[in-house]
Amino acid sequence: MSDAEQTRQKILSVAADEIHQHGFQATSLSTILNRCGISKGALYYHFTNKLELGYAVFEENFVPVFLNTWQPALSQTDPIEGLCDFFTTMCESMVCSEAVCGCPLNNLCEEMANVDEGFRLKILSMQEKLNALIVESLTRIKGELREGLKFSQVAYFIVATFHGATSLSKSSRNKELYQQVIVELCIYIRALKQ
Amino acid sequence: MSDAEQTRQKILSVAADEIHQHGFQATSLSTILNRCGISKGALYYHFTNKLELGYAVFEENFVPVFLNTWQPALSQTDPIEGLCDFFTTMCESMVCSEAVCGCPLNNLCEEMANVDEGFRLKILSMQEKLNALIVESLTRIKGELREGLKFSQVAYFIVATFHGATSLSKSSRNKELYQQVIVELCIYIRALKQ
DNA sequence: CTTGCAACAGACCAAACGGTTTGTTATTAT
DNA sequence: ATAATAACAAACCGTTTGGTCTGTTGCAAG
Repeated sequence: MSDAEQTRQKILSVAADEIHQHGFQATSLSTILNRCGISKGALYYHFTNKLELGYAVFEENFVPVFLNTWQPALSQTDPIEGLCDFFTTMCESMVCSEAVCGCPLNNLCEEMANVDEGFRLKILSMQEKLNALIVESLTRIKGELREGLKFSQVAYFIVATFHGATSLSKSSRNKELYQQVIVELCIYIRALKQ
Repeated sequence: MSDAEQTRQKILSVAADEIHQHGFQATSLSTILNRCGISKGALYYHFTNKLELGYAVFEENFVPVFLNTWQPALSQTDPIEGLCDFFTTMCESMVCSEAVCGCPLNNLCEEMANVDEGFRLKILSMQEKLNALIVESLTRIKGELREGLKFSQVAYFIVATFHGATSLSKSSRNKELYQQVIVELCIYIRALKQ
């Protein structure tokens, strides 16, 4: 990897962390520069402005991480148990500082969907992609599931609940409420069967 | 109501709207002043600083509105149907611009819980109060409900899902996804019975 | 040896921010 | 009538923001 590309990746990674922790608008370019140990000239060589940097972080960091996080769970032979394991494991492995920061995608959705159309469309696209993944995995085992289920509706329900769960840990500053919601969510998901 | 109190209420109401629409940090005092048609001196006569204004908006606007919104639904003879009606009615009566702004409490939770401890505690207190209300109403009809239910867990699950539902309408800019999640949530809530 | 460009460094800028201070008017109590 | 104070208006301050601009370094080609 060239020096330039290395600098670019460093910026992206630090910016991703700052945006995850403090949101996009509250993220200061100066902070990014300080943490990277570079100058403002370097940043503006690689990105035209703050917004484009934000888009790049979304596309090149958040999206791949997001997919790599959900994909394996949904690819299991039994996606129902895959999802439950996924939620539970995530809850257990999560340290408190991570829990408090929430999901990067949901954070951006809350903050930027009403502020910038570009962000909104990227977020929506990602949410629809996730929904499609869940629908696909449910369809794959539809023989084992209850009849009359609307898969897309169920998928959005699961995602919405997961989102709400992460939000609860922000105000309580621990994983307890998050875990409770997840336990209840797993009960709901497992009840989709037969 | 005295002139001063009128001014104070006007500030609170406009600030509440601005915070609801753009979040606390992105809310500019100048915008509030312009919309109120007053000067910065007037604002600083009534509130010591921006943060205290934010707290006042929370305590004197968001909390009462929040309680007045949820309370009636939970006080119904049948809180299960009360909740379902509440969610459905809210969805139907909501115009798109409101849907896109989300719930003021949840918005503040997402934005400020990690930023200011004062906000965090107020938000947490409100969430716990809502949870207690739901638990209370469920306990009231526990004879009609399934056995083995953990009421607090169920309550947090409901609130979390509701929150996630509102978030979905932010990225999609319509009520469709919100409505889907609500429909599924009502199915879940009604399944708590017998 | 030098020309040229990529890859930065860092000074600088206008605007907006939250906040303070000072000055003015309206109301009320004495 | 006078004094006091509530209720504002508006100028002002220091800081921070995203963003620009000019300058400098290192390397690679000719």
